[in-house]
Amino acid sequence: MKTSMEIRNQFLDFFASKDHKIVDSAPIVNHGDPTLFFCNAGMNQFKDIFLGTRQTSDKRVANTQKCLRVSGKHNDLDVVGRDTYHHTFFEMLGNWSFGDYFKKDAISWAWEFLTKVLEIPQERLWVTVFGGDEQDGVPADEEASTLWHEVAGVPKERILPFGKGDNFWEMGKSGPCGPCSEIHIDRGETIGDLALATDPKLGVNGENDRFIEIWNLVFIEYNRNEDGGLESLPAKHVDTGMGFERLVAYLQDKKSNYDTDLLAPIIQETENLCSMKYSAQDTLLSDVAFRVIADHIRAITIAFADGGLPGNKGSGFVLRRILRRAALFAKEYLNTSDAFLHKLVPCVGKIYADIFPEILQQQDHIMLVIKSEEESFSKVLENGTSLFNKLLEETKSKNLKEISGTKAYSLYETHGFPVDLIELMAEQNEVTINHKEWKKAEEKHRELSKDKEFDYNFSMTEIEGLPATKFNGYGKLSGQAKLLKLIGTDKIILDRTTFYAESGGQVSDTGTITGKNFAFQVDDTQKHGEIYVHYGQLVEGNLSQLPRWVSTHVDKQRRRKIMANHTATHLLHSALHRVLGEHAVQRGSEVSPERLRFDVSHPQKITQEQVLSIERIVNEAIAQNTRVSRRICSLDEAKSKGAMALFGEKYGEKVRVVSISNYSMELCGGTHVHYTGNIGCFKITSEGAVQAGVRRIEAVTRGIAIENIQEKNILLDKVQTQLKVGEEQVLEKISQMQDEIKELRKTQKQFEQQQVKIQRDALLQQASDINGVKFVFATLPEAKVENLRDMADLMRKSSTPCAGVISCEKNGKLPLVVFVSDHLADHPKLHAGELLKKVCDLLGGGGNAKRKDFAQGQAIKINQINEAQDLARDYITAATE
RNA sequence: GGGGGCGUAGCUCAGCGGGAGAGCACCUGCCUUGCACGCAGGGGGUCGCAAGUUCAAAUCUUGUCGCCUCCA
Repeated sequence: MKTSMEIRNQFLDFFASKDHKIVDSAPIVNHGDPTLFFCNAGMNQFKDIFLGTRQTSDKRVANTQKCLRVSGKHNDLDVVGRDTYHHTFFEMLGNWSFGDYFKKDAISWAWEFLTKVLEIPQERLWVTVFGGDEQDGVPADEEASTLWHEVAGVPKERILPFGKGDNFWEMGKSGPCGPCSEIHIDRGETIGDLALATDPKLGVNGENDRFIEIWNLVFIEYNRNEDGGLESLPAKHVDTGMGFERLVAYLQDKKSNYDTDLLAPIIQETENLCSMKYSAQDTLLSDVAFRVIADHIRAITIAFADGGLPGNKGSGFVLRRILRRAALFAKEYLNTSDAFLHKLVPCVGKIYADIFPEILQQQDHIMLVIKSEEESFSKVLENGTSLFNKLLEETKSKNLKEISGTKAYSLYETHGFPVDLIELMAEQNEVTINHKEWKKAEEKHRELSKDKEFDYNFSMTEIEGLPATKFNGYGKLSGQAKLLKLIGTDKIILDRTTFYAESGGQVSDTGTITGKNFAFQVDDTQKHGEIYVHYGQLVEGNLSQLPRWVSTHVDKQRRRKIMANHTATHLLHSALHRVLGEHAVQRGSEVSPERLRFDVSHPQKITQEQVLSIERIVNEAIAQNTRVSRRICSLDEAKSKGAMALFGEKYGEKVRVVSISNYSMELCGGTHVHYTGNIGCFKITSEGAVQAGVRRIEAVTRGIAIENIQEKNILLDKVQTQLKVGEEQVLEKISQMQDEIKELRKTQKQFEQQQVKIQRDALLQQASDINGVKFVFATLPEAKVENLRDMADLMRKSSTPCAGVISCEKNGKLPLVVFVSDHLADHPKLHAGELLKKVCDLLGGGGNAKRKDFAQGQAIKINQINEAQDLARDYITAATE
């Protein structure tokens, strides 16, 4: 039996023999593209070429592409694992022609590969072609039909026409498109519905297990205009995609993709870990769980290897959901201990050791990330369970059989408690959930969290056909350029530019573009394909009389700061490597004029000593004033010399290598200083965690670093002056003072409590007697509100029946406490709260009137204190008569 | 990008306008020789931060920072 590795190599070797360049898979996580979280098709990395915004010298290319799909026409996370062929992660084998060969070669090679190289019997294969669409005015793809028959030798009855839905490919509403031809495999009578055998035409493109599409050949020959019309493209392209998992399943004679050597080892490892057996049944829930886990662990392992991280937004959220779905299936249906998914990572790494070595290289990091995510999920479950139980109790105490859908939904929405689990637990406790309410709450949430229309205000068609912009800003900061297009008054495109467009973590340049009677303020520069778009505002100029030539002026001060920070980032990267170890690689970075930010994979907090040695190493490199050199070479050459490349980054064939003597060598397209001395000074300002296993360092350079140090010094100086001690005694002095304060507070409190006791006795002695009740009315000028309460408590517990008002003075106000002693607790008319209310009505302010024995408030009109005393006396007199 | 929730003792959390608390952990003493021992006593808090409302804010409002979570 052929291994998957052999099959993959056969594909790549075959197309290499047809003069194709074999390229690497693009990273599966799409960094910096908000519209597409993951690579979801083989053509993603070539999109710019099809759109005409990027030129390439490689006209024929082939590869295997890592893809991830969690939603879409045929993909739904919920169905993965329920059958034998849906996946989140899959590999797509593809061969491309960019304006080179077209239908004839594509068809004949596809056929040759399947029937000659892989030796698939012809009678197993069916072919589909585009049958035309009258409404659209697109003719049937007769050319393809003829070629399949004449060049490949496929019998005519095996070439089936289909409509637009199945056999016409479009990227979006407008842009390049064209008919496609698919090759389907008949896996044989034993699979699927017997009825299909009588008429295979029903099977092809029908929903069934027996006939599966394995290869889609797209012939891009039209361009769809904004108005929906089609026009023929001058350069026609071929874009093919073959689902690797399906192909392997067929060739290894497996009914299910999960039985191939791509996934079976993961299932076996899972069996070992949970001591249960996989029996390859469709509906058995434990078998579903095995498949879910095998699929999902593969997806997240590969995504994390490419720099993805679980999180609560964007692609991170999707990855988290995949991970949690696997964790939940494991928990519910398999006999697993907590946090076990991460133990499968080495198994995935081994399967892909040859083709995607980045997994094994980062195994520890990936395991750590998954493990800590598993742990936090189990916390969510624990929390959710107790909240659910509360809700259940609440429901049952009201004698209800139905849980509020709104509340159940909030359990999911606010606390992330899985929907399936809520249903399950409800069932176990013999209650139902009000689904109507749930749906309503769900709808409301969706409505509330709706995105405000994101205003791109920009259409790709506006830059279509424009030549690639030449960037000449490495050496100089201003230069001449031809003005190609002004879009509106806020976007401008030139034939060359000194403005750096945001990429590789470095922010874009700002500045001005000027010409004859023309001035444009540049606030941002972005690359679309290979075209640089300068965003900003037209300051001066006549739209009908634009200059042909303009000059670009990058904000020099700003750019110099950026350059210093970027070079410092490289030095930091290498210092981290040396101080923390080999595993400490870049997970992200941001270089702006003000500071630099650097995320690095490292499992623990970076200690202060480590921070200091990192700073020392970088500053030494700065002091050496080493030359920073850059040169262009091939990717292979750069790699062989040991240049640091980033995981999850796609590089072209020609790369730019930035090296700093023996300190650092990195692939980088950013702008750098010429000598490290230009960085001046390097200072780390903060260190913290972004995610499990990833630390974030922020640092500053040049003047800002000096200022940072100076400010700290000034602060220490001030502290010293304030404390009146030498620098080295500051800490000791502070802790000494803290002890002293603590001690003083303690004795103060003791003293106060003593005073309260003494004063109580005095007050009770002085108190007048009203109908056998000692009436106390006193102001204790030095007391705190707290002491008043203590006093009231003491009074209440004293042996003689007493009642009254005690106050003190605070900020010109009069805090009051009213008490009625415990002896009088049953007295029907004596109510502390009522008395307080009366006093406060008189003196302004307010207070609580709830308690009978104790009330607390505050009054404003201090000078009417005597009237208050009379009022209180009258109240008690009246109450005790 | 938007919605919801949570920040209180070393840890887990209760309180949700008027006395800052419980359990676990810690310290001291006693009782016992133990399997989460028991009893008594004790230490430990800027109630995330800031502003506002109020006579009075841990508690209400707003802002802010951090964490969790859902939607896109």
